[in-house]
Amino acid sequence: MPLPEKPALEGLEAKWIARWAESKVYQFDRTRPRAEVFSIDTPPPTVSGSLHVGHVFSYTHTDVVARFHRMRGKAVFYPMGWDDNGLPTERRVQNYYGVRCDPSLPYDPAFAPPAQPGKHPISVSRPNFIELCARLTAEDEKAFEHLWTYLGLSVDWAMTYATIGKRSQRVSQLAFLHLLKRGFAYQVEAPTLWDVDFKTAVAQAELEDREMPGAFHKIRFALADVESGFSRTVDDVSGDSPTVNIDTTRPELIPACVALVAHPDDERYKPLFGKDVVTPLFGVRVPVRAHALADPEKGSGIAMICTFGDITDVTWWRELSLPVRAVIQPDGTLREVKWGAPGWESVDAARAQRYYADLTRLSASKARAKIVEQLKESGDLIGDPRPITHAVKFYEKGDRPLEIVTSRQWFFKTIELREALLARGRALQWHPDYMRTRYENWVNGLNGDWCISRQRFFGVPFPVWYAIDAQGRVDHGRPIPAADDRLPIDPSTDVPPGYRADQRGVPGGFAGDPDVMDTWATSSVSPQIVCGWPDDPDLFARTFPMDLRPQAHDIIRTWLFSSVHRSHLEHDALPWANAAISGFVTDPDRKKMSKSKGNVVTPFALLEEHGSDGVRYWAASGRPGTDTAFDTGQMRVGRRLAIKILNASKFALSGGRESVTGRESASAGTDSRPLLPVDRAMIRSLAALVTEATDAFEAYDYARVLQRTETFFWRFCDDYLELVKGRRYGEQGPVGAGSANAALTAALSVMLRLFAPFLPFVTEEVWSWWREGSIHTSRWPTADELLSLIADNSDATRLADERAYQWATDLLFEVRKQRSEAKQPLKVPITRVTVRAEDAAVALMPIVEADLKAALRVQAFESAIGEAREIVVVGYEPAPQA
RNA sequence: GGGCGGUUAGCUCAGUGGUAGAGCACCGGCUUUACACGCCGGCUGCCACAGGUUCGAAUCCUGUACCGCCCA
Repeated sequence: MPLPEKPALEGLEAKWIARWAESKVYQFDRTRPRAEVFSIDTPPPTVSGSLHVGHVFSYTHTDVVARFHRMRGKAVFYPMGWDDNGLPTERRVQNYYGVRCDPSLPYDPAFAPPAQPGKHPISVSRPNFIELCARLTAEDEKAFEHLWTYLGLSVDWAMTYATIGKRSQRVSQLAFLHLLKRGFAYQVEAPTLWDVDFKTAVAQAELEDREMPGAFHKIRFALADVESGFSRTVDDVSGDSPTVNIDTTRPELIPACVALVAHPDDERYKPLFGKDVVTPLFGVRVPVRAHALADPEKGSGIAMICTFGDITDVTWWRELSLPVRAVIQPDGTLREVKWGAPGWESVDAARAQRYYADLTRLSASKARAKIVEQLKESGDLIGDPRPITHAVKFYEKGDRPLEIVTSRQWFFKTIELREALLARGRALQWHPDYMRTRYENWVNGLNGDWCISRQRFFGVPFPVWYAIDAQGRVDHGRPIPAADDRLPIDPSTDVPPGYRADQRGVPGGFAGDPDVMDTWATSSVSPQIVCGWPDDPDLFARTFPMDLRPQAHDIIRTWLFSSVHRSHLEHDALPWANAAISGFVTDPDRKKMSKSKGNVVTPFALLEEHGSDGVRYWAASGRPGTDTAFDTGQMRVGRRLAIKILNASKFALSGGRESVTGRESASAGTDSRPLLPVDRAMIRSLAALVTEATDAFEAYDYARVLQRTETFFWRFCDDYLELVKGRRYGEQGPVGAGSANAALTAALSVMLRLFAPFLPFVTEEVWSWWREGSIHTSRWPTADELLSLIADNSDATRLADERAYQWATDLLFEVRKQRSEAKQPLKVPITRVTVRAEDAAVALMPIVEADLKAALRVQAFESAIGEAREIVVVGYEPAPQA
C-alpha cells in the first residue's frame, strides 16, 4: 500500500470498525487454556439511562487494559452486558409509553402503545408491560452498542448478555435455589425499608442520606402511675400529673408508639425505667425502657419508639421485645385503626378514635401537619416545633423518605459471613489499593442481611411456588422449588411439579411467588453468567475465576460486594483476581457529573468532534481511582498526538521503502541495522521505555504508559527525527541512511504498538501501510526485540552512544536557542559555530557533526578543549540580494 | 460524627529523601522537502499552612485549614 499523500484522521473510525468486525480481531478464542486467557467481568451499563461521558471514561480504561493483554498474547474474554432488568427500565417504560403495570389484568396480545404517551397512564397487564420493557431496551441497546463500537471498545459482541435475558435468569434462579437449599437464602415477615412510591422493599445498599428540613417537636407524655420516687425536677411539669417530654421529628407516629427509651446510664430517666407512660391523644400505655442506643445528647435524651420510624426503632423493637402497632401502609398513608381493639388498647378509646379519624389515609407528611394541630389543641405540644436540618434516608432512586413496612421478603445471609467476606476483600488485588477500605467499611457497617425481593415486575422472578391449603392459606414456610433443568421459569405462568395449571390460586392448589429479584441479585452473578456456569463447564474452566473486574467506586458496596458474596458462597472463591476502580468525571467545579445536575455532555458529539482516539487519550490519562476533570483541551491534545503519529509515520516509512513520489530509497540494498551511535542510543532508550511501560501496564498504571510513551514520541520527533533527517535522505551515503532507516522503522513499529491500546484507530491505520494483519493482535513490544538489532550492547559502547546522543541534543538545543534569539529563519545557514567543551565532549564531535550540520544548517563547527562549556553561533550567511 | 483521597505554574496534572517538571494557556520568532492540527525559543512556583525527623523534605511523621467522595 502506498503511503498517503496527506494522511488524515477523518473516517478512520468507520473504516476500521467495519474491518475489525469483518476479520473478527476481537473474537475470543475459546480453545485456549486458562493460563492464556484474560477474562474481564465488564459492567453492564443500565440501558434505560443515557450514556454519558463518565461511561466513556471508565469503559476506555477497561478497553486499554484489554488491548494490552491481547497484545501480550492472551485470548481476551471481553463480553459486554446490558443491565435492562429492574426499576430504572420500568420507570422509563412508564414514562415513554404512558403506561402502568396492573398485574391483575389479563394479557392482551393485540395491545399497542400509543404513539404519544397520554395524560393518564394506561393500565396494562404484566406480560404486556414486560413486552414493552423488552422492546424499549432492545432499541436502547442498539444505540449503546453503536457508541461503544465507535469509541473502539474491543468487545466480542458475539458474547453479549442482558440481565433480563434467559441465561441471566437461569443463572440467577439456579444460584438462588442453591442458596435456598443450603439455608443462605430465606424469607421472613419482617420490618423492611420500603419505598412508598415504588411500593417495594429496598436494600441497605440502595439507601442514600439526604439533608432535609425537619423540626423537633417536644411532646408531653403523662406518667401512668405517679409515685413518690419520681422526682418532679426531671423535666417540665404541667397539669396535675408529672409528665415526661420527648423530642421527635415524626409526631405523626405517636399512634404507633410502643415505648419510650433512654440511655441506661441517664440519671434523669433512671427512675422511670420499668414504669409506664400514656401517649398523648391516643391514651396508650407504653413502658419506659433503657437501651444503649438512646442518645442522651439528642433532644431531651428520651425518645419514643414507634413501629417503625427508622431502623433504630427496628433494633429497639427487636431487642426490647416490644409489640407492633404499625400505622404506615405500603402506599405511605396511615391505615385505619380500631381503637380499643386488641393491640390498640387505650385509656380513652373514643377520644383516640376521634383524633385518629382525621389522620386516616393521610400521607405521613400531611398527617404530621394535622397531628401538630391536634397536639397544640390538646396542650401536649410543648412550645413551637424547632426547625432543624437532618439526614433522612431515601431510596437512591426515590422521591419520598423511606418508611419501614412489615412484609414478607427474601434475604441472602450476609451478617454471619462478615469475616469471610472481609478475608475475600483482603485477597483481592485492588487498583488502587486504598479502594479496599471502601469495601471494608461497607462490610463492617452491614446492619442486616441483604433483602433481595422487590415487589416489581420487570425482573427475574423467584423460581418457587407455595402450596395453598384447603382453607385457602398460602404456605410460605415450605416453598416448592423449580427443577434445576427447567430454569428459567416464571412461577406466574409455569406450573410447579405435581400440579395442574387449573390449580393456580385455589384451595388445595398452588400460588407462584409474586416478587422479582433485586437487580443486584442478578448482576452479582455476572461472572457466572458470562463464563457459562454451569451449562458450559468447558468455557467456565477457561475463564473463571476471572482476571479483572473493572468498575467505578460508587458501586463497591453494591455490585462488587454482592459479586464477592455470591462467588464466595457458590464457588468458595473470589470471582476475579483484580478489581480496577475508576474515578468519576468531574465538571470544572470539581462536582461529579450527573444528569440531575444538568452538567452531562452527550458523548457521541464529543467522539465526532475530537475523534475517538482523542477522547480515549483524555480518558486514559485518568489513573485508576482518580477523579478526572472533564477537559476537551486534553481531547484536542490527544487528537493532535494522533495527527502527529500519522505524519511522523509517513516520514519514518518513506525512506525504508518506495516513497510517495516513487523515488528509490536512499538506503536500498544496505544492511538494515542501526549501526551508528546516535541511532543505537535512541533504540536503547526506547527499549528502556518498553520495559517501564510493560511493568506499569501490568500494575494497571496505564496512564503512566501513555504519558511516558507520548513524551518519548514527541522528543523522538523533535530531536531524533530532525537529527537524522539529512542522513536519512542519503547525504552521508548509504550506510548512514540505512542505519537511520533501520532505527526509524524499528522505533516506529514499537511506538505504534505502545500507543495501540490507547489510540486504536490511528495506530491501526499506520500499521496497515506497511504491515500485515492487525496491530491489535500483534505482539506487545519487548526491549529485547530492539536490543537484538544492535550488535554491541556492552556497557562501554552503550555509555559512549548515550553520551554522543546527549551531546548532540545539547548542541541542538543551544544552537536552536541562539538562532531563535537572533530571530534568524532556519533557511539562513549558520556560517560557523565555535564549541568549547571538555575533552570527552570534543572527542564526540566527529560522531555527531554531520547530523548536526544538516539539522541546524551549520556550515562549520570549530571545537576546542576548554574548562567551561561555551557554544557560540558566530554568524549567519547574508541573505541573498533581492 | 467516622473513614478515604486530594491541595505542586493562570488551567489540567506528573513527580516516594538529593538543583521544582510536562501539556494547555500566554509572549516572541519561524512557510523547515512528515506535520501551521506544525516547528524553535521564552515567561510562569513560600510544592495549602504550622511544627517535627534528617546533613538534606514537595516527598517521611504530627497537627490545622480547605476541597471532594464514601459511610453514619
